[in-house]
Amino acid sequence: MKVVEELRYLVLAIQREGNRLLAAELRPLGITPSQAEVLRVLRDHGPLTLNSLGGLLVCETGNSPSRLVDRLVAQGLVKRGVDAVDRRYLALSLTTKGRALHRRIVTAENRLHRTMHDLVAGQALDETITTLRAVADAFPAGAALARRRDDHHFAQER
Amino acid sequence: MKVVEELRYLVLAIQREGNRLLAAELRPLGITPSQAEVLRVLRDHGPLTLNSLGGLLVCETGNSPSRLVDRLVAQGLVKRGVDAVDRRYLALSLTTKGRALHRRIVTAENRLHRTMHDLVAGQALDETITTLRAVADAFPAGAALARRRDDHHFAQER
DNA sequence: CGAAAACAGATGACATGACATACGTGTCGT
DNA sequence: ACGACACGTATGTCATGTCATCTGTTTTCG
Repeated sequence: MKVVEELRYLVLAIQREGNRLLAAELRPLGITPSQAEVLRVLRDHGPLTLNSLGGLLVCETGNSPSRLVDRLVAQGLVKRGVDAVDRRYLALSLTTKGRALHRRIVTAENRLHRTMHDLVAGQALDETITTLRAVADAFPAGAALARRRDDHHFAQER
Repeated sequence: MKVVEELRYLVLAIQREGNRLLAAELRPLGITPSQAEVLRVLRDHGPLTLNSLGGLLVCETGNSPSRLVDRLVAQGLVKRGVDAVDRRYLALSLTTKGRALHRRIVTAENRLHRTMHDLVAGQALDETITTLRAVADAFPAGAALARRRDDHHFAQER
């Protein structure tokens, strides 16, 4: 098997299983991993339009995450305002309930991160990150990640 | 950002974008990346039951890939036979049309692999693979990959 | 001004994935 | 033999993801 092909399948396998683990952690909170990412981004990056939210999400690369946001609004976790000046733009922000849930999300994610930490113990983690960054940075989703990495609020976060 | 958290998002971003690229390569062939994986596995591992097919797939970890196979049968790419002895078991295999399409799939995947190869040029690829294997091997989907890696037919493949 | 173009968001359609449950078939214990 | 159980597969449901297309709003420009 060619090396890059194994890389492709390894990434697929890890993403799939990681998502399953995270989904299990988040299930008691009533949200999915994608929804958790939206709450994360909205908390860290103030009010956002739908497009700029999409530009900061790793999930949902292509389109505007209309329906993803729909469910969060339906659950009362996100407030969907309309820009007064230009009515095309939304102003998305967390509700009080959304901010409260965010704290529980961080706890759930930390449990996953501890598991991952154990699995990569003793591995060349820095080299791995560097390699994956080189690949990811070539794509929009990787650029979204880079934006979040560089951002003041995000860097501040523990 | 914690290192394992960045690892998680990098894996997500690369999986997402890689899948989009592969989907674009496969679109002219009328199949999806998941369907291509089924054809791959069926070609390399003779006739399979639905369960053992599922055990070799990295996509579709949880359940039996009934519906995934359904569409391939509907397209005339896969033959769904029933075991004569125990009628619970399926005997899934490629049709002639399926084998012909497989060759075009390999070509399409190779285009993606060349792109990936360029992106990881100069990176510590071996260490990256080792790290990711350590993570993947802890899960069923990673075990599926290990099974395919060890398998005679798969190892034979160029 | 007023029509065309540009832009943000919403929606329709399709294929996954994941979980739970239902169905059909074979096996086992008594 | 036959009823309970186990097992393989199929199906219902929900939430993504992706692409294409539609709608409403604002800007641009003749």
